[in-house]
Amino acid sequence: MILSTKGRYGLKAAFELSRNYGLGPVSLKKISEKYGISESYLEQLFAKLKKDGYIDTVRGPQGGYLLAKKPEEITVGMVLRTLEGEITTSDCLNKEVCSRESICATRVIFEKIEKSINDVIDNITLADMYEEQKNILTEGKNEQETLS
Amino acid sequence: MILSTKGRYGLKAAFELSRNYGLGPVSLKKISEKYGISESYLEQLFAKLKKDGYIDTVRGPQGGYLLAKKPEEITVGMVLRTLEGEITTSDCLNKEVCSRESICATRVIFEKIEKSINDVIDNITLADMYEEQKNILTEGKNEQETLS
DNA sequence: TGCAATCCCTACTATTTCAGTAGGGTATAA
DNA sequence: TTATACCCTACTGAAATAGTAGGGATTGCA
Repeated sequence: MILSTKGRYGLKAAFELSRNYGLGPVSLKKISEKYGISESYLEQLFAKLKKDGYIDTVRGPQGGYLLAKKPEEITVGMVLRTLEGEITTSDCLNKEVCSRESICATRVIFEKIEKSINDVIDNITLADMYEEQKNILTEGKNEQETLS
Repeated sequence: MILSTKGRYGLKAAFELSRNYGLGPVSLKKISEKYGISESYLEQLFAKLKKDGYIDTVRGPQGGYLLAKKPEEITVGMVLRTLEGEITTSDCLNKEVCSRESICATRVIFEKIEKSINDVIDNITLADMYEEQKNILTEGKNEQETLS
């Protein structure tokens, strides 16, 4: 498992906010109930996303969390990096041996893996996710559920 | 860091064996000294690779480990899966909610990430790594080191 | 024949991360 | 003024990580 619940829960929750973009704040309680995620745990994830400027908050009754940017300005990569840290495959085992990096075959592999992940997560925004979800729904005609 | 030392050390060591393919066994001691990896720890990694049929062993003096298959028949993915387990991004949070998988936007993202990683690691063999290393060496003309 | 090199196997351990829980505090709409 | 919501810090059990320790079994070679 290369992603922990931090990234998995966090992305789900961020997507939930993006689906409510422009409609006012969404409370933690709603999101945590909807997905069965611990409220307090999710709170800690949102605190990080707020610190990095991706979400804003409104306190008091009818308050909650909302995106601080447009869904098309927030990538999956931004969310995952905030919550999981930089996506890397390898620190060098040994700095001295690794000064020979130009001939390090394993390093090349690790860089390819990193690049392939980053290519995916940096090129999908929350808005893209929403579009894709709509497409899936349109195609799956006997899927009775509405966007939920 | 999406790979632990298991996969990182193990791939390095497997590559070392592939570089000695056809030249007899290589001892743990040599490999662990060369890369500064704990002998006993590496031993445990090799035990897994042996169990999965990727390497063979020769006991006694001048013994050691050697590839059980041709370098072109062992992919990076085989080695990494043996040592790290299946590369996945997400078990479903909640099986009930996840029965709605067809409209789960985050799931689509996670599948894309998984696929991009697997595309890389399943399409590079140990033989490919060796070829690539030779190319790098040929290009870097003022690189004085030999393949080491 | 014996010894040293080598792999084989199991158990133990310190540290860190994960996935939360607990329990208070502060702002604010109604 | 009160209930609703976010804010913040500290704590915790369980698991994984990255090894260490210490024997045992083979076997090539002198």
